[in-house]
Amino acid sequence: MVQSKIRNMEEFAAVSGISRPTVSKYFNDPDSVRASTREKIEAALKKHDYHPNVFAMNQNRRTTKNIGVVVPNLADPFFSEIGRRVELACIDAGFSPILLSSHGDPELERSNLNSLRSLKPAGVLLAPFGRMSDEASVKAFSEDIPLVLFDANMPDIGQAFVGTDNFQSVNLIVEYLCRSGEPPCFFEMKNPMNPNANKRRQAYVESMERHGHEPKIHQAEGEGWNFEEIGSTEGGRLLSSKAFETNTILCSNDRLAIGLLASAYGQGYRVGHSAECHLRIAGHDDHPFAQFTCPPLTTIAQNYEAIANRAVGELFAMLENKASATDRVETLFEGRLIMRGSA
Amino acid sequence: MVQSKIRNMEEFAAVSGISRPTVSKYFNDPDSVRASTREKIEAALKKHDYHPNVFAMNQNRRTTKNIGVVVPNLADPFFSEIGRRVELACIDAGFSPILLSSHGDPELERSNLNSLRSLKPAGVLLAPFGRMSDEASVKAFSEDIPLVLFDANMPDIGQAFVGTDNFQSVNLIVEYLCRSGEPPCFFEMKNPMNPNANKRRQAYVESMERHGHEPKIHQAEGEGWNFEEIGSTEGGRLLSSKAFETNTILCSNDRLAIGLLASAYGQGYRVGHSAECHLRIAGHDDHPFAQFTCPPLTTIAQNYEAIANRAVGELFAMLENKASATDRVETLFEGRLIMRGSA
DNA sequence: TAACAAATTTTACGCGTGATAAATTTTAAT
DNA sequence: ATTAAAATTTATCACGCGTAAAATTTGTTA
Repeated sequence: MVQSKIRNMEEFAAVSGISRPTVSKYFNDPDSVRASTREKIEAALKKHDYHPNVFAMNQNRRTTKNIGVVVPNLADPFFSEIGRRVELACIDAGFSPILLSSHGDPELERSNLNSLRSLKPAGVLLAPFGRMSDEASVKAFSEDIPLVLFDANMPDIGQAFVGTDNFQSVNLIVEYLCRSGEPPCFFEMKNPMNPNANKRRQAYVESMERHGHEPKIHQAEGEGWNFEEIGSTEGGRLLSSKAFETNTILCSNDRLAIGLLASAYGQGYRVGHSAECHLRIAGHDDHPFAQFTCPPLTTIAQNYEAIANRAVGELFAMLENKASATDRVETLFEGRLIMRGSA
Repeated sequence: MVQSKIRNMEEFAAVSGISRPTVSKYFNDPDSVRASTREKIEAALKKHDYHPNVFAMNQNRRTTKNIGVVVPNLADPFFSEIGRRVELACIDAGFSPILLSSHGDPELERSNLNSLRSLKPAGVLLAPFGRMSDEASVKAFSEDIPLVLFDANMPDIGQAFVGTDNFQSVNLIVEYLCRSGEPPCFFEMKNPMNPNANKRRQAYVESMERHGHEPKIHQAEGEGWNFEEIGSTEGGRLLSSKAFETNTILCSNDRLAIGLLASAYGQGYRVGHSAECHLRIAGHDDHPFAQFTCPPLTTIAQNYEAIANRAVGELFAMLENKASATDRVETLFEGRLIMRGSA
């Protein structure tokens, strides 16, 4: 590394012995220049430590190498985990991911999309709030910028959706629970923020009926993102009042289940699938902490890796053949049953 | 909102009846123009939906309104929580936070700092890996850009540090444990990635000696960020081999404690502070899930809010009087003892 | 009302890169 | 060696805004 300060692309082009427009082409896409040219440039790069000015670069580009990634709440380990995988996949593809969290606030989601607009992203991956999202603004956004939804679907919005097949996954765990003991009651929030919750309830009802059992749904009051708290207080109330019709409870998601488990423990219930236990509790999502609950939580594992990769893949496919405004694609991955101690 | 498309500041200046340089000044700092002028501009803004081009704006500014926020691992709820608070504090102050996670990889930390460099941030808030960080590159960075460290300190690097007083907090919980039962053993990672871990060990030793007990330290093998996993497997091994000298275990952090709790549960230990329990387990950090473990985890709460606000405050103070290159300030907040069921 | 300082406008230029067309060189194939 | 295709060079403009200096207006004070 030489001390000579390279101030701009002009000077860098000079020391590398290549014309500026060609150097510009190189930074836009290294494969678009002849191999011998590429080598000269890269040799010069090693000697001189030059980075193109990001702002000048993007000023005249109609689209940048930025990819926006918006999730509803990074404090939820599900989203931080899937966000991480999406970020890495973007970097691998030579793009610059910009990860934004809406911190549980739909208003911030709109604000995040607005911020992204001015960054001229090549595309955006959005895990929307769902019914809480500002549908109009998301739709308007998707008309200007390639948009792939993941985790939560919004009908007809975005050019693709990638998520988990809740009907398959819920049916899978309902079937397991029915085979291995009493049929499950269903525990969920009364006003879920996420459309998946509605699908899961519906899937539970259908699956129970298919197995010849009557669905038993219990809904917790409470707003916001403190799912564990709600699961603990509301679920605890239901437990102590003996409201659950069977000894088996399927929770709409793992965070509710974690709260419910804590409350069951506090009330002296023995949770598990062995003979001497009073209660079985199962969840959905394979939350990173699900394997460290007491007992470890039986749940459905969403295929994080596949969802993240496919979402990124769909977006990049769209970026390449922009011409083909093909139909909107919905990809659903299957959930896997993770049998642990709790059910 | 009128349909007329405003393409640039020139056109916007025209419709607002103000000259472009003044409009430019307004966007740089609304308070730098006359009140009557400000009103005209804001009236035009409501009618015409114009946003200055971010890239053109920042190209010729020596420093932007961007604030970089770098944390070692967003998948750790501690960092996602503190990251969230820092982000919001920046937004409130009229800056644009850019939150970057190093995903547990010190190499990515360096790369993140490099990315930030080209965004000409007004300042950066960094929670470094500590001894795993590339000290030279962080130091070099801090010479070019105002830098405040939080959570983990690096001696003489950055213009300020904000964190928790581990000596106070560990002494607090050791004292509580000694008063309320057998003195604690200490459980930690053998090769901690974080300098706080070393401080906590040292604090444990000093505190035990001060209370007239012999320190008993047990270290878990294992690398990486799967603290729960390590706590569970390594801690479980220690449990089953009866390696702990007393019935009380203080873990270096909550994530280890969560893993240890899970393992203790699996081995049939009754954890808690009441008479019929076999084992007491305590942690440190008040991890968001600590209140939902079984039993709920007794721990030390770090003052997230205060740390985040002070870190942001230190940075902004530095930005205003750039002249005063005052001495490096280290601010330590006290931890609070959170007494729950586990100890 | 005159004088004056502060705020604003005008004017003019620069920033570092993208993009394009025409001219030239290099490469690969015949 | 010839030739067409591909890559590069040269030259020039555009982008949208920051910024500085000079000229002008505005509001305030004596």
